Amino acid sequence: MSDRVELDKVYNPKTVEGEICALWQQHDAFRAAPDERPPERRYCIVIPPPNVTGALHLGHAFNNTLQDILVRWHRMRGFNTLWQPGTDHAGIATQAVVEKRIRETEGKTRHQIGREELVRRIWEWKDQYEARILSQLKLMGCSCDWSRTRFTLDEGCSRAVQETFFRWFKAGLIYRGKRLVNWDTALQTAVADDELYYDTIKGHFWHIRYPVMAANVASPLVGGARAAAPGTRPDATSGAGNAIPEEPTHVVIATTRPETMLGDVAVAVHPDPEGELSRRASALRAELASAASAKDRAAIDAKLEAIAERRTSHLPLLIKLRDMAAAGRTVMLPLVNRPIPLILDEWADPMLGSGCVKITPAHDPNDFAVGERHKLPKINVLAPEGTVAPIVEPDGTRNPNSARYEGLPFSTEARARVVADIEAAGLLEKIEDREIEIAHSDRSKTPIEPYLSDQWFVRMGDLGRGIEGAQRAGVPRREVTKFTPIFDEWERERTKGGAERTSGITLGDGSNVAGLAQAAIDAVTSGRVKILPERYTKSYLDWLGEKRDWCISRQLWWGHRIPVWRKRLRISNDEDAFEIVTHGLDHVILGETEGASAVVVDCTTGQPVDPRLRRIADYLAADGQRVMEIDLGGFNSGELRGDFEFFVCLRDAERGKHWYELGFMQDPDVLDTWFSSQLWPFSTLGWPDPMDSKRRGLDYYYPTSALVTSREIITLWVARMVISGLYNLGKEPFHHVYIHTKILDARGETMSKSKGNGVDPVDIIDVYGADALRYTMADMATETQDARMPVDYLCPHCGALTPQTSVVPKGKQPIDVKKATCRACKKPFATVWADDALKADLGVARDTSEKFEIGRNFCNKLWNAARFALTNLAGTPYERLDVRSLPTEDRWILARLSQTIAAFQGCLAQYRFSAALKVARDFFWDSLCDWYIELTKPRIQGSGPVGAVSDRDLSVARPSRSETAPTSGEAKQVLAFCLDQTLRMLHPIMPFITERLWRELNALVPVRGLPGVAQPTPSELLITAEFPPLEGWSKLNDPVSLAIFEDLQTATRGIRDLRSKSNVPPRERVTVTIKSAPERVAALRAQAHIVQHLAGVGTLAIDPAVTRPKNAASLHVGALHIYVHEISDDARELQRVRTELAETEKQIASKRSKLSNENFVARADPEVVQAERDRLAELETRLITLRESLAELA
RNA sequence: GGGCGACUAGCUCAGUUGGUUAGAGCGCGUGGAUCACACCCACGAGGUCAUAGGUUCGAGUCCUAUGUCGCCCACCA
Repeated sequence: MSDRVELDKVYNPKTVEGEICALWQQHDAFRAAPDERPPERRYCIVIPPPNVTGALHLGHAFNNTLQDILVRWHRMRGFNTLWQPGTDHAGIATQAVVEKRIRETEGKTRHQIGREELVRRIWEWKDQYEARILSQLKLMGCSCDWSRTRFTLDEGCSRAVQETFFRWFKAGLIYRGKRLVNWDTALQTAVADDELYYDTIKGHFWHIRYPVMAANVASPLVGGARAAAPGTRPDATSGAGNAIPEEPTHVVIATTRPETMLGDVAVAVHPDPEGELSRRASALRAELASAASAKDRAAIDAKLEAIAERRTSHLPLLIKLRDMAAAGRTVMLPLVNRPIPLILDEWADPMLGSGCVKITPAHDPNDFAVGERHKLPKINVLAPEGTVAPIVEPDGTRNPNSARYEGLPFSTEARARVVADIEAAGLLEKIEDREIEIAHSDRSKTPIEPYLSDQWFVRMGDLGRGIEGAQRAGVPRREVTKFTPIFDEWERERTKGGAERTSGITLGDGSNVAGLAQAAIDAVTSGRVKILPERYTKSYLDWLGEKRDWCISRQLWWGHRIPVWRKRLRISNDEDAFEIVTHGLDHVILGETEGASAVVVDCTTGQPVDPRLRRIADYLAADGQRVMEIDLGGFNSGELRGDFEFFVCLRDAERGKHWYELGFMQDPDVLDTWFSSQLWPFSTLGWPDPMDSKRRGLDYYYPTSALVTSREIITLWVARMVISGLYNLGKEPFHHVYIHTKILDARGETMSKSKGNGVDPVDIIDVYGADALRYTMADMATETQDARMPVDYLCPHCGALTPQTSVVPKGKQPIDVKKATCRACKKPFATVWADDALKADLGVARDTSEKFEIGRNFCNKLWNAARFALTNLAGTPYERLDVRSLPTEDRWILARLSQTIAAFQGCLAQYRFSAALKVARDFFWDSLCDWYIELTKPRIQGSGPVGAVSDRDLSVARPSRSETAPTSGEAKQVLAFCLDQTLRMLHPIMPFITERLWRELNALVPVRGLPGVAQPTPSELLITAEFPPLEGWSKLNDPVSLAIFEDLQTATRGIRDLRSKSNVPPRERVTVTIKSAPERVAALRAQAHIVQHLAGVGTLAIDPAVTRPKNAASLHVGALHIYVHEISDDARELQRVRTELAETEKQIASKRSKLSNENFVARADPEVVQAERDRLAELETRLITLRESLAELA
């Protein structure tokens, strides 16, 4: 490297960033490998893997800047530091993006393209965007160990997924169940909840009469347990003896979706309507008593009145119906003529509608739950294409009456015909108008239908307790029953009785816990995982507390295929058929690994058969190969017959082909994206492969140190990582979860690509530089406040800015803005979201924001301060110096430095990035540049101490050289040290510029430090240099110098203020007299040359007792009274003094009254009281001076 | 419907157990081409801390209510 200092006048990030990037690469500076450092000296962060859906925006830039700050900081502090990078395959989102593109460009659906081809295309997309994302991260300076880059769908992650699925399957934590999915009838696919939007449309509430059947007619639909689920038994005493109305001929139900009645299987009534009303009333009265606002009271009163009204209008009938339901009575479902039972269930709300509710398990999540509780069949009436399906009654026969509806579009024509037929039958009681929120598919813009389908679930609740467990945890029934497992019966069998009984699950460390959710709850409540800011623990715990089972199957093609193979087999009394089953399976060769687990389901009941059948044995055959068979236990063909479905889960999906040969088909679905993301903290470290784990240091880096993410995925991702980490490895995956704020656009909306308000960080880097980007990001990282980021388009034609808000329309539905018009030159331009053709045609406007000027300006300031230092630091000596005898300004800046570093690290340790940055900025810009460098320029630039050459007219004697001897060498040594430490401190935030300047500093002043006080070890690269230590610099702390310097600053500012107000030309020297408290006079006099130099003072007198000079401008700041001679006139001053006198008297009065308040003196902290007294004394001194001035002037 | 957060200078935001005269950056005003930096320097003006009550010797800070905005979760026969 050259030893001459050649730095541009303005910092140019473009040249520096590329050069520094190459340098880090060349030194392999981001590489992490296990070594002998103990656990407390290791630091690991796994990146929240960005979706390969598209390029990164500023939200990602924010998230990753914060991580890199932590990573670089710890690396410099001597931690063995790993930042693990990678990307996420983001199942639904990515497939949707690619599908959409194919639809737009080729007009084809995925079904036309085919599974294999679609997946191939998505891999292409992934390759393209993964490359883009990684390059964006690198341009930002993220110091990830790129050699470890992973992808959630790569081979290692797939192994981790299979292993986890297998373990959970084997432990009974994964089951198959029915669930209502959001069905997009246009695209014929299930869509996720977050792909829905709601539209309010005008609809109707149809009240329909279902005829009551005679008492001797039973419904064929009634299942085993007539009397319903626990807790819903009718209260025998309630309502008895009341005047009961005559038995009704009809039950009235109300619905917004009359076409679903084709699938009704029951009508529910509350098991204790009177009790329920009473309970609600007393709850309301309690609320009323516990003091609410007038508005609330009115609302509660209204509710109470409604209940009272309901008691007379509906209650008698509901009680009657309750009794009829208890007696097993039946109603006739019109149109299809299906006798359906009246049942008792708390889902029926006596306050709503008629108080009775129709139950359609196949078309409503709540009804589904009711159906589960009462063992009702589910009659599907919806065909995948959105028409009425052929209706099959539970006994397997086609319903003869439904033919006239079959094939009709479900919610339009079928509805119309149902309503017309009901009306024709005279069963339509009334129609009400009603506004209804209807879910629409974001992708096809058509209304979605709930559609019953088979799904895989992970059991989150306490094992063997299921729904009841959740209820005991305080969650109301109607909130937890959405995903009722169909295997519940089997589960109860399995956990019933004696030695077979299992309780809870076993985690990776061998400990036992009630269930998966409970394990994750314990990790946080015990403090092993800390969520910061702490308030987010609430949403984490609340969500886990519900212990809702996790639906993990997705009807997609892009993702991890579910590692389950299935086959339907019929077993009859025929010995041969039975033999086929055993034979086929007996001869499956599994190879060396043990690794299959199976569930066998009885197709008629939908329930798994006796757990004995589930046992699988494998043994070594004579030829040494491992062979597996299903142990048929004590069964014989007489016991086992009918249709059965075998589900075999394989640990190693490669083995699937053996099962395929036996006619087993792999489940077509893929796993929820979060199933692979949840394994990220250890799958990236090599789990479950032992060799890979060793190579990547699983034992060394796991558990990781911190997770940095934003709040919307606390439940989806964070909680599940804790669960799988604990289950698979027995340790929580991280110690800290830092939840940062969000970057919003100028309107306060979340940035997202789909909204069109996202900003590519590379655009910002192009214009302002990566360090400027990072600086601004860190500056915005406050604890609670989401930060607004006004974004402008930079016109490619004229360079003017057009605010994004003027272009991107506000609305619920996302709109991609691909082109816009420049405000200034009126020419159109393309945005980053435009396609290539449009971009080429119109020119692309970059996104920018003036916010980043803050960062750019800081970079430039740092660059120039360093440039000044470097041009003057050649030949800086490295000699022993005694800090205590350095000039005040040197002692002051060193004290400030040590203060700053401690505060900076204190803030970072608490993830207070913005606060840390402010501390560093204030030190560098205010203390170091504006004061220290300005002050020491004469010393540094070789003209000797202040006052030695140029200040011929100073009347104050310079301090004696024996005391301070402010030599040039000392100043240079101090400046070199401060610059060195500042660069180290700022490096985590702005790595490129600091690394570049560090190289210059190294070349010019290879040895820096304060011998005997602070001696940093030399390093070629700043990225691996030692961070300024927290401890060991106590010698630099110097409260006395800090206090003296503060006085000097106050005096300097005061004089500048007075000069400015009186329009004194900058170069003109003024004569100043300062009155100060006697005990401070000596110290001030000794440093008077500083004030003289910085405030342009010729003669400076400092005295405890001075009289007001003629025509002086005066100012009282703190305990100082400053007079600048001959720059004002006495008349003007008189006016000013009078004003100030009045103000001072007011303040004194206020202080006196406070101090004469006995309560204050007695109760406030003594220090606070003393501070008030000091302040009063100061004011009183000021008052005396002011009065003297007044006397002199008057 | 439940939960969480925000409301402080024209704008974007700090303000850590309640305690001097509430801060910063940008913007604004005045002055400055001085040999590190005009992406700069010096100085200044700007605030009834959303509103109303309360607790306290003392409230931007704690409590209650109201309003506005945002986020998360649930739900709407």
